Amino acid sequence: MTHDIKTHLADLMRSALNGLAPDQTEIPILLERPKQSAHGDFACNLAMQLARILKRNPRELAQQLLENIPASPFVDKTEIAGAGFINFHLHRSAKLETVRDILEQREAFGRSTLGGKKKIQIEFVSANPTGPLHVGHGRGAAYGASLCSLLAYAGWDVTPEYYVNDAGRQMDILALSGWLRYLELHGQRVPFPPNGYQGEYVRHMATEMKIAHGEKFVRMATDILEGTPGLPEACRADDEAKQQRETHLDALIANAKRLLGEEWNYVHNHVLTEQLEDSRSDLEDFGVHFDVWFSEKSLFDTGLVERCVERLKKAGHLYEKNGALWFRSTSFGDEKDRVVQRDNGLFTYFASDIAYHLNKYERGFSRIINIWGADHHGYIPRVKGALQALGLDPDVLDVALVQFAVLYRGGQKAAMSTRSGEFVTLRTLREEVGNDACRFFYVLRKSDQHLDFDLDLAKSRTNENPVYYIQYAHARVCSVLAQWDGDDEALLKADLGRLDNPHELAVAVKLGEFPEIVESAARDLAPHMVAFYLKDLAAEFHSYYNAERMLVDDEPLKDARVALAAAVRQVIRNGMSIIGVSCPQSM
RNA sequence: GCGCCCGUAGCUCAACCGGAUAGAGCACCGGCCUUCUAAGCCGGGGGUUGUGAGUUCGAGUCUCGCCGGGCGUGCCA
Repeated sequence: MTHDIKTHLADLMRSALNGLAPDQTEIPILLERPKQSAHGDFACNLAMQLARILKRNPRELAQQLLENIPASPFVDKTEIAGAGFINFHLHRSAKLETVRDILEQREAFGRSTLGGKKKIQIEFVSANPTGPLHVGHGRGAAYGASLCSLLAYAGWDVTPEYYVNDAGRQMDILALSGWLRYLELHGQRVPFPPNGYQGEYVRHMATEMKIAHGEKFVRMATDILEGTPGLPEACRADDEAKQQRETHLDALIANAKRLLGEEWNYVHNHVLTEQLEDSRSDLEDFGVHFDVWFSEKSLFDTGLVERCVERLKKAGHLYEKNGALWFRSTSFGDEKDRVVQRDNGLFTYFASDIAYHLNKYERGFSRIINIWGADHHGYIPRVKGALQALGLDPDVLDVALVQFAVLYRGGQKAAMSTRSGEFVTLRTLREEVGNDACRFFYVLRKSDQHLDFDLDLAKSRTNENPVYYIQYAHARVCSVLAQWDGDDEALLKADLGRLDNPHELAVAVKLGEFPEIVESAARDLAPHMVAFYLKDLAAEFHSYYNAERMLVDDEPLKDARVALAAAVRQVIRNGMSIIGVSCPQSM
């Protein structure tokens, strides 16, 4: 109702416009909620927009418009204010009608058809499966998952997807690292490469491998080191030393592949599945679910990468230089051209990424959203360029960048990584502050803003914690309803006309804003707007709760107040479900 | 050097296509539990929106310069 009131008011304005402007279809009619309640429930700046076009006095135009506005049962009063705003004051019943809508529509209140059931794919997290997820991935996960619920709420058909980087050198390095630790468990000691994966989790994988496969993969340390160039002094950090370490690592991998033969694939597979399972269960526990886990390797296996490069070549967008194959991305606004196939014949990550995006387009999504770490921002022009080169519409793809999250403890930056190479894991964070606070805090900022994650605040179970503030409002309603003697039927029958104090109207108005919030949040890909809205709603309710008693002796008034409280509870639930935070009945 | 993002109260952040007197929380000060959960409420102080110009009825929001911060700038993935 209150949501439709906006279009209703727009219609009123449009008919008022009749005859005043040459081509009225060109003029958008905007209605906004004024910041100050004295300015009414909705304000329209049409007169000022018109003044610009017609070169006339805005207040005069406003006067003319005002006289043309047809009467409406929902509008109490219209007036001209400021530079030429037309302010609408709604009738009390129009505001209160929202409460009944909420109680009738329940979970569906706030849902919209904005997305038109169109297929949208949201790809997020997509961390390399080379170690546990850390707190940076956590933000992408929370943001992505909230965005998925939000867009589903706003009427899209959402497919959440995780891109698995299971091809390439980093997987070989992980397999080698796991294998070397496994060998250590069997007394075959090879100096562990400094550029291998150092984390403790690698030892765990090695132990698992030992349990599952016994001594099957054991080889002699001397054979593994054969022909390797050896390592430079540990302290040396120059380019030459770095190069030497890489060469050493590659030699170890080559030896491992040669010595293990087919069994290398088992090792490789073992570490991959173990890491993926670790991430998957971590995310599921966090309430983050993916419909599709898309393998990068499959793009090579099916030959799509090759076909993709072939297609670009035929279209004349590739050229050879220094033995490598380059994509002329500068033609599409990129800073420099990019290599798709190296001089050693291997395709770059960029090549498989083009293929991946081609595949996304071929799956028929009308919209594609990539959620990337902000450090990947320079990557956007080349991907969009490649899509254009393939004859695809680059605007189908949106890239949302997520900035880093920095943990604070006791007012100090908490160390993000330790010397052993282990970042603070998402799992550790979840265990420390709990899933609810975690999900909420991660989306409490615009995604492209740096996030200071205050661990002490997130953990505080006493006051000042916004998660509990909202959950508390919900629990209070639950408590009132538990002590009330009516049922759902009675809620719907309540005489809402009995609600007439300012607190009650303020709560009702706030409830009516929810559908608008969902729509703007969906449009801006900004779930944080929902979080802020819920804080506002909770504040409005707490204020009301302290000012008025709900379970009063006056039966009809009691029922009306309880109905209002029940509507608050419903909207809190709907909003929290978007953020992925639970709503306990009691606290 | 070049490119992208950011700069709002002591701190962390909001501000819906450019709208009216820029808002919350924390911190600080003062009140409210015999009544539905005080994890709450009410009141108070706190600002030249980094800075200088420009665009216009109107700028935290758009344009340009400067200052400060973050990230990027691989034949890595």
